[in-house]
Amino acid sequence: MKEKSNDILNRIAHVQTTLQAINGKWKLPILVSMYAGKSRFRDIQRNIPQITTRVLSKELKDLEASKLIIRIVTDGHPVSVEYKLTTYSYTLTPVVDEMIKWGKQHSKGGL
Amino acid sequence: MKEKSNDILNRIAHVQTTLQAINGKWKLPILVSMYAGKSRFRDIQRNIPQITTRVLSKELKDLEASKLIIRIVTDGHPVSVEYKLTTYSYTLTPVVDEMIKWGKQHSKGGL
DNA sequence: CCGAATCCAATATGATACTG
DNA sequence: CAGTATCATATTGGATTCGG
Repeated sequence: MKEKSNDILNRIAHVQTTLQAINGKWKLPILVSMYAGKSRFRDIQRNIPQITTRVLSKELKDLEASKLIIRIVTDGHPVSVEYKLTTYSYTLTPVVDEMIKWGKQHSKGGL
Repeated sequence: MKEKSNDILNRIAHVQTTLQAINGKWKLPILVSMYAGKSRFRDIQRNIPQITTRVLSKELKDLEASKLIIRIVTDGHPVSVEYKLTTYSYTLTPVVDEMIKWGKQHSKGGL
């Protein structure tokens, strides 16, 4: 019946909402790095060596704009910058966990 | 300890594996449409009006290459083409379901 | 160390038209 | 209906350099 068809459209709209929040190749890897406690620019880059400073910089700004992280600057001599996860960002962990699980089972090595 | 650090790197690698399989804005919406039984080119396009034929065509080829769908041509007068989900594609449903759930809760309307 | 700035290449996406 | 062809734009990625 008609409900069915609307259901499909809603489900599609919902994935698209999620996709917009985590779009691109880097946001989730960055979040995973941060979930694990690594929240300095340099730390993240060490965890994701393929990313360049230019892209990392941009992605961090995007994540800040999406309210998923907050940028905290602490004055001092080399001026320390730290990125903190928001509570909002933790609502994504079920999604991220499922993706890690899937990736683990379907990478070349299996598990 | 050292295990911790390796754990992070593994988790990052696993999300990246998953991201590669579903990269772009369209693969998941297409799969969602197909999970619901809509498997003709035209049906998918009706469910996702924003996608153009050019992009849909390319994405379907990608999905075929990733073994997530199969293209089936049945001869006849207007020659019917149908895309079928592979059993492999169903391993993604936990990921997709979490994404639908998240999108539902965080779209403008809430739920 | 933490980025910003610049320049340029590669991909992704989009609009439109057209064919078997 | 199921695409392909062409062209244009947008987004992303990479390399390198520079400054606080």
